[in-house]
Amino acid sequence: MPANNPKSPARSRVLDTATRLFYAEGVHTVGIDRIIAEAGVAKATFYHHFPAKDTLVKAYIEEQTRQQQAAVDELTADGPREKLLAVFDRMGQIGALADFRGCPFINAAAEYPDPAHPVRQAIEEYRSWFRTLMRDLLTDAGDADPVRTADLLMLIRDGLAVACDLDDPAAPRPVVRDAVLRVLGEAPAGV
Amino acid sequence: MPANNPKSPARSRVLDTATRLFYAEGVHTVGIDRIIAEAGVAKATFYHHFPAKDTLVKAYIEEQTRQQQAAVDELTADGPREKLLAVFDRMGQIGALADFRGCPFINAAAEYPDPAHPVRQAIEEYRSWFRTLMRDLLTDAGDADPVRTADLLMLIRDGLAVACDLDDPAAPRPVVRDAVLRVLGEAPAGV
DNA sequence: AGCAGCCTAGACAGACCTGTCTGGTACGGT
DNA sequence: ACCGTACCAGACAGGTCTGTCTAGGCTGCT
Repeated sequence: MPANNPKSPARSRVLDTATRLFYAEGVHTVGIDRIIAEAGVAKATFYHHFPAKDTLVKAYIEEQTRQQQAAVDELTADGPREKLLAVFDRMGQIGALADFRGCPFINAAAEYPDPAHPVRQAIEEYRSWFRTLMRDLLTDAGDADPVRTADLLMLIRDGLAVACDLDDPAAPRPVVRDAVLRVLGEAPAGV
Repeated sequence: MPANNPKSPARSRVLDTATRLFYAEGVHTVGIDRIIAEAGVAKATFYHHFPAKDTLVKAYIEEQTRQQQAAVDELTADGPREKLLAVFDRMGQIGALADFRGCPFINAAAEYPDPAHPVRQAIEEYRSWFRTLMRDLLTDAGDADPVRTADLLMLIRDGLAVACDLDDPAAPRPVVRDAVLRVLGEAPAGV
């Protein structure tokens, strides 16, 4: 009956290493042996904290969710409209970084076809959080149909992540800003 | 020096089976043994037509590209504007089917992080074709800035594919239709 | 001192992976 | 009749994967 302390140093090193490798190279291509080698952790220790690889993958998704939630919390903005713009602007910045490899949730979902899998459910939880965030901000901003508009912002979010990964990472930023402004009911110049 | 006839029955069976399995379950999780078993082909025959698995994966991507190009060609429309709407409407239909598993190109890219990999280049070719298709149709439709608007339609395309896979598959359809109409300069009622 | 909990190091089993190789069948052109 | 090509069946090698197991070290609490 181990306490299984989630703040254990070895566990943290494993999760940090897994987060880095899974995001950069994919889930199925990165093996346990490599993770424990780069984390400097014994195999028995790994299996003490994570009973199976899928458990670690789920923890990776949840870790990414926490990080994104923290990143949104740290954004300062003068009201819901500015907060929405700030979120998408930040996404565009991150998407243009050299080590950007797309959305970790979309990428992981591509490797887990079964929607009932725990990993997929963790991904669903992230998406649900983000969608709710959009809805709440839109409601606060006085949007006429927050549910529908949030769906539209989800489209833009996912499209932005994919485009920064697969196409020119710098191209979508201005387009996205105009699109979000327009969605918020403020027609930008031109286009 | 084999002729390597691309219309060989055995080769076709392998490619069809691979297309089905890769799309439904992912590339790395489906092994050669399973493909040749379900295709009813000997291992030597497989390696005669495809020197390595990556060759088959590339052929799978190219096959998907051909199929999508054929599907677009088969759409009848009274002009470029209607053709654009028809393309997105068709995507919404396909996305709502039970066996929809997201965009095969986005999913495959998630399993091939290296942008220089031949598979990624085949994906890039598809995206380049689709983007050019959008630009040409927009130009014909008299769009003021076809390059920029095509970027916007790419966002919607990718967002639609992801949303139909990860969220409620029926939800994005009306939103997408309104969005495309608005992008084409025709404000739909409401929203 | 003694014990529990967390840790390291690494062998090991069993499955699965890609890719090669042997051996044999069938067809089609010359 | 002969030969090249395409095909089937399946053994095999060598590697990698997940997950288990043995054996022992270190720390902190009691």
